[in-house]
Amino acid sequence: MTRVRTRFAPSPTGSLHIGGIRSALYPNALDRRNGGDFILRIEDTDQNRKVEGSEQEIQDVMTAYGLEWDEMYKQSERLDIYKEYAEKLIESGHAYYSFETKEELEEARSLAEANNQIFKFRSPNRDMPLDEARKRVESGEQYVIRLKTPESEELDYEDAVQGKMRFNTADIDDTILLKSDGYPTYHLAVVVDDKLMEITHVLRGFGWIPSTPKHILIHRAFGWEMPVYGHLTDILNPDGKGKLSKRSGAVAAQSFLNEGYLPEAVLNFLMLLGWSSPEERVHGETERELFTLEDFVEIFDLKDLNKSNQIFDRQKLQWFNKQYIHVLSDDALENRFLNWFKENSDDQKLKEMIVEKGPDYLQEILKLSKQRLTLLSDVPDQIIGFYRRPDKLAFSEVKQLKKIDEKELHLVLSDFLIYLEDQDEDLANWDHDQWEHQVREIADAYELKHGVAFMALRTAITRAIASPPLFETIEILGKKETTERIKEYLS
RNA sequence: GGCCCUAUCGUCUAACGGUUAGGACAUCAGGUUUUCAUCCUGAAAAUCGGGGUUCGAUUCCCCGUAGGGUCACCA
Repeated sequence: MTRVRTRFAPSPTGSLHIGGIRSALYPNALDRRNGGDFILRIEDTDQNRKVEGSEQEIQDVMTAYGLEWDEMYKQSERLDIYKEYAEKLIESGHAYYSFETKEELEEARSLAEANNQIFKFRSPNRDMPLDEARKRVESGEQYVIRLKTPESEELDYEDAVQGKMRFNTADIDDTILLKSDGYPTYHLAVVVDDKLMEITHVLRGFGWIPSTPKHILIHRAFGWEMPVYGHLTDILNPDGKGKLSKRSGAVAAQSFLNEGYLPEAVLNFLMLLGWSSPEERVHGETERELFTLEDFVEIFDLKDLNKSNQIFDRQKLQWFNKQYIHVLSDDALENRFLNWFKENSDDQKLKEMIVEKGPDYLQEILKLSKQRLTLLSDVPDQIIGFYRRPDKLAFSEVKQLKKIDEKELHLVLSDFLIYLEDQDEDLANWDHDQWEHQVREIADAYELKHGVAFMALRTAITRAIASPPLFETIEILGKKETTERIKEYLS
């Protein structure tokens, strides 16, 4: 059996789109499942659209998401190859030199449009004797090489995702294979490369379906066997209008990382967009939705891919992220946050304070905050109160305390202070049950609801409406800081 | 407009032609909890429309409709 070889072939025309990660994920999983190879091919045959640094970013982002490749190629370094293969097609009569200018083409196109006709280009040079064409080429005339497309012929193939596909060559131009700048078009380059790189499965975007008949024709012209083609669905904007685009928020694969998403969460979300696990097929059972890349590689199969487009739902993505943050170990969470923070925050002060207080202190706080996190970027807000004393929060701003006489709240605070001052400096003998009991007693003494007493303490100590559990917070803050915070309310 | 593809809760999806059409996210309502969050329980929510085929269509076929893709010397 031939070795499975798949590829991901992005163009370095800007940041890698989040959809690109999904387009890379499927072939990557397919090859890993079958012990094959995954090829990264940079399709940079368009000199005009090339964006500096994009090629590197693609590699960095893929690495960050854990999608690794076995081989890498750049089409711009293979120009001679494409030219050679284009010439072969000239030799064999499957292609021809064509001399019309872009302007002439443009004119013909708009004329056809004006007459409400379909524009399907067949060059007048199509049947020019080869000698004559060669002479013009040698004389330095600008030319392109075009494929001789059959006048009208049914073409079909079995798409690994979409199923049976049928086309008619009458709808297809005489496709340009080699541009006048000597660069190949996508169509030539992709077929030649897939052949030379021995790609067995071509998984690519939905948008390529209409040009697949061209690729069939080119394969046939060379006398080559076709690889398996599978066209992946598109990811749509939340309103279902159009492919996912900037208008619904950042869509660069990198920006999700910057926003504090975990790569494995994004991957998990992405893999389920258009793919469902066979485990789901058991009617009535709770479906599994959490898959690591490794799990996915184990069970991925082309036949489980969906045929209709998906809408990008950030809420579900967030849910995945939350799941993955929750199961991170304390060490892992700390590392993830620190790495994220280093790259994505300019809060110099907090950075310094974190260093000053040391890793153990941070980890204690993170342990308390973990279940309140959705994104890594939620961390600073969660932890800041442990590093810097927040401004006082008025009791009147707290819903539960609004109707309570402030004097009574002060009594609660001062009573609590008495207990607190009884404690050792390091709060080593802290006993939550005991303290909880005491707070309740204080509340009873003033005929307050227990919740009110807790809330008064929370407000004075954390100065936040929502916070981690009170006693754990006090433990981390320490006796001194806690005492001072309470006293600020009593003065 | 030509060509191609698609169509199950708001969203992602499951269902050998026979199920009370299942699950997840989101929503809503309860419960646990010192706040928030977590967690638990429950509710509401779908087969685009019309024709066939069949004893029986979410499922197969046709026609509409809607959505998407594509029609470059861009990929």
